[in-house]
Amino acid sequence: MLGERDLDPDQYGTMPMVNKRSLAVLQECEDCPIKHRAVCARCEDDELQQLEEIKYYRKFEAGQTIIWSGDRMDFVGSVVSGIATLTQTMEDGRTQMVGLLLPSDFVGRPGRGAAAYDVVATTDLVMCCFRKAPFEDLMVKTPHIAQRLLEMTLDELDAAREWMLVLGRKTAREKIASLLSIIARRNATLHLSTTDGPLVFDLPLTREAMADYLGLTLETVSRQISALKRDGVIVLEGKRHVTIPDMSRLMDEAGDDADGGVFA
Amino acid sequence: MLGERDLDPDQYGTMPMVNKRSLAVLQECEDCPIKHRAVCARCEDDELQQLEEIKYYRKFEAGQTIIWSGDRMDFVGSVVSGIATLTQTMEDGRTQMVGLLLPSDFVGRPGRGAAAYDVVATTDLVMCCFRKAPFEDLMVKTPHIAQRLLEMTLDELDAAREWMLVLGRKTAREKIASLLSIIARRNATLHLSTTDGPLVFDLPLTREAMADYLGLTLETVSRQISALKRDGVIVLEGKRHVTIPDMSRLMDEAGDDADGGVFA
DNA sequence: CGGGGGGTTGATCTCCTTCAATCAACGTGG
DNA sequence: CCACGTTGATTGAAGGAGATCAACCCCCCG
Repeated sequence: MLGERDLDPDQYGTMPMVNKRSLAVLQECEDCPIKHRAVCARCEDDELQQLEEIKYYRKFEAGQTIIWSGDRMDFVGSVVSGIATLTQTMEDGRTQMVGLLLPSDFVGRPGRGAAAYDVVATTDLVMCCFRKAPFEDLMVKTPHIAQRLLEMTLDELDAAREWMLVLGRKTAREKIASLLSIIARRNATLHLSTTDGPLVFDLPLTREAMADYLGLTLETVSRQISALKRDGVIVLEGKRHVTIPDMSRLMDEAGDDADGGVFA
Repeated sequence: MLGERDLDPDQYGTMPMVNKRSLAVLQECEDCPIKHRAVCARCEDDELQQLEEIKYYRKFEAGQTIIWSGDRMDFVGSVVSGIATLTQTMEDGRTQMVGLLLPSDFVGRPGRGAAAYDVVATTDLVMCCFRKAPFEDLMVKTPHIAQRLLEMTLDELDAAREWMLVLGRKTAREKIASLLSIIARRNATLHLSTTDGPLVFDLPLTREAMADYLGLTLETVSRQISALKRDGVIVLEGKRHVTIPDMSRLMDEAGDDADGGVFA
């Protein structure tokens, strides 16, 4: 699937401080790398303790499907490290990505029995899962969880609407530039770096996944990436390693205001 | 703007039981036509009373902009009757609709100071507004409000993601069919009718608004509507009055499973 | 009567898709 | 160790769906 050797293994989320064999060490919420951003971010110590009781970790390998659309879901959870995609597929095989799940993002919908989308790990991934029924109970009793989840859902809704503009109105070149700038910015926040020097990152998606995200074909994605490279908007080393010499230039190409956030 | 005489005035939401001059009569939550679906749907009597204290009604005329993107928002609220659109605009004027607000839908985002989108009334519209600061206070104290808002936001997120598939992967004909089937279904639920007889409704949007929703030009919208009419998928009387003789046929054209909901 | 908003239809153009060949990197089994 | 298949990616040529530009219609209204 995803050639790991191309990628910085710790680029997309602080790596759990354990090797692959000792998930057990990950049991303590205190040490959790996403504790300040996940659903549990607002919880008090006693609330965290209740969560600890219904939680467990699961690992997935790059390429593995975490959930199939239509499956019964008996858990919800947070991405701890790694990246996953949310996709919808039509009967004839056309697919559209509808979400990109990064560390701290929430998976599953309380109150719904079956999954509405396919969830696929695009890198090796660790999830912190909560059994669904007890989690729902806890949500009623613990406003902090529901509050945080509301906040996160509103953010996702904004992201989805932003994406609707990309899908509906932008050209192929603008779409690619938009995707690159989103990934670049998210990566910058994740690593607490500034956005005015040159940004460097590895693409977490194949050309095909990018196409599914952008409503394009993979050929068009490839062509537009080549074009942006030719025009010096991006620098490519290999297929995945990207340098953005001038972020505001990229934002220009994306058709966004170059002054930073769209929801400024 | 919207020629009112073309439209059944009570089609999009139970009309408040008052004429245009006596909004005052709308003061009681008990009589509210959307009380079972709006943010306040879960509230107990005493909670409703607290809401009553910070609420007020506002009327907007067809075509009027309710909120400009970027404006400070000092209220949130629910659409009581009428229809509004949520749109995003790029610097060069390209616009994309990102939401269609029907009666009981929520407007505004608690926790955010400025509006992220333009909100425009496409028909005459009544909103039940809450002053933002007190509403946010109430949300913390009253889990019932936050719970309901979470539920509604999750639904909107699903709708947005469904729309991403439409925008990213469907053909113009499928897009039109998708829009028609959504409007038809929402109308059916609103009027508690069944979905197996022929469905009849008036389009609440101009061709241009439909184009903005679907990521098309208005010419393409017009052509595809003509095509669906020619092919007998829909029957048109005038420009706005639509009859769907066979809903499953329309669903077929939309590329959706004809067995009803996508999130079945 | 003229004018404007909403809508339809036609002709042309273009951006993206489709189909296809090719390549590089990698893994595998003989 | 090399031939082979596979996967991800690039590039080219041809075609088509939808955009663009433009003319025109209908209806209402001042």
